[in-house]
Amino acid sequence: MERTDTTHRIQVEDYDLAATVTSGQAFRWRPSGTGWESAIQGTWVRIEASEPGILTATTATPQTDWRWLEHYLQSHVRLADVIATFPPDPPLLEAVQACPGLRLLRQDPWECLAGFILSSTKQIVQIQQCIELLCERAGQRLEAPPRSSILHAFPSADSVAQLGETALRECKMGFRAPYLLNAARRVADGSLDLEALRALPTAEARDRLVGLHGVGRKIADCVLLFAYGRQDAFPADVWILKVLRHLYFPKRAPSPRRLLRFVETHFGPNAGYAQQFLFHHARVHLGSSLGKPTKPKPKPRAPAASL
DNA sequence: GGCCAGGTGTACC
DNA sequence: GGTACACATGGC
Repeated sequence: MERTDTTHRIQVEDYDLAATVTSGQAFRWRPSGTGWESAIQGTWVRIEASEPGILTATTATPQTDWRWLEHYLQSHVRLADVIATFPPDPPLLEAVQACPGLRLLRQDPWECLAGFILSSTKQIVQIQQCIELLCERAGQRLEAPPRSSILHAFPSADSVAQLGETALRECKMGFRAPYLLNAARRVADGSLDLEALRALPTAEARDRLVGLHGVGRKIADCVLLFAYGRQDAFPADVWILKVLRHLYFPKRAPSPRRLLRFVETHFGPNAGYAQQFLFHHARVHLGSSLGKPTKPKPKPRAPAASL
């Protein structure tokens, strides 16, 4: 007979839960006492690094099988094996040493895709706010402790599609609202089968994702890495490009295209993990010393031809 | 108030 | 292959 329980202990090695859930790969983790809470596949969960080598998870409803959570956390991954595949270069090793236990999660593809569609030119806090509004509006109410800050599941593509553009704009999505709506419709009507992408080679899966309006290389790579576990995918945003230039090409400024080519050959089969270390290290430890990410500045517009 | 934010689409050259 | 700009919204 299966045992049911609302708490579960997961043995881990080199797992920094706080760094992992705040590293910009997932948007629905909130501090909860000395731990973190979120909703994963329609289940409210709270996790705490209760003692060394143990993550203790709590749910509001009894579970017989906790594999869904272990899969999400990727708690079985031996980080040392991943790091062993990295090239022996000083900047990367420094980032690795600065963020011990930083992990990649394995998220639901739809939630991940939707989240990153909303991420473009938004700060992480604003992405979080926008997603919470969407969840409150269209996500199913969860069974959760009363004062929990996560009370709704992430809405299905169907639910988002039924919401319509006006309601999505009310969730402060701005110009991203039609992008998300279109993606939701494509997933809901089956013309984009997110499950089928699992079987495709990375490049082909990427092409399918980029076929969506509002999804370019960067967002597609986020979904490939954070939801499909394609660890060779390397999401290259303005920060990472800045970091790469700073660390690897201080004397010249290769174009983003050339930098991507460098990434493909340099970092190896777990380039995505390397990206996560470089990104998190730069964001948390280097901060402003790196300067703002360089972005072409729009020229001042010509004054309107009128008095 | 102006600038900027884990980008992308479109219009140009 | 490259560059420039618009696209909403909120925080500083």
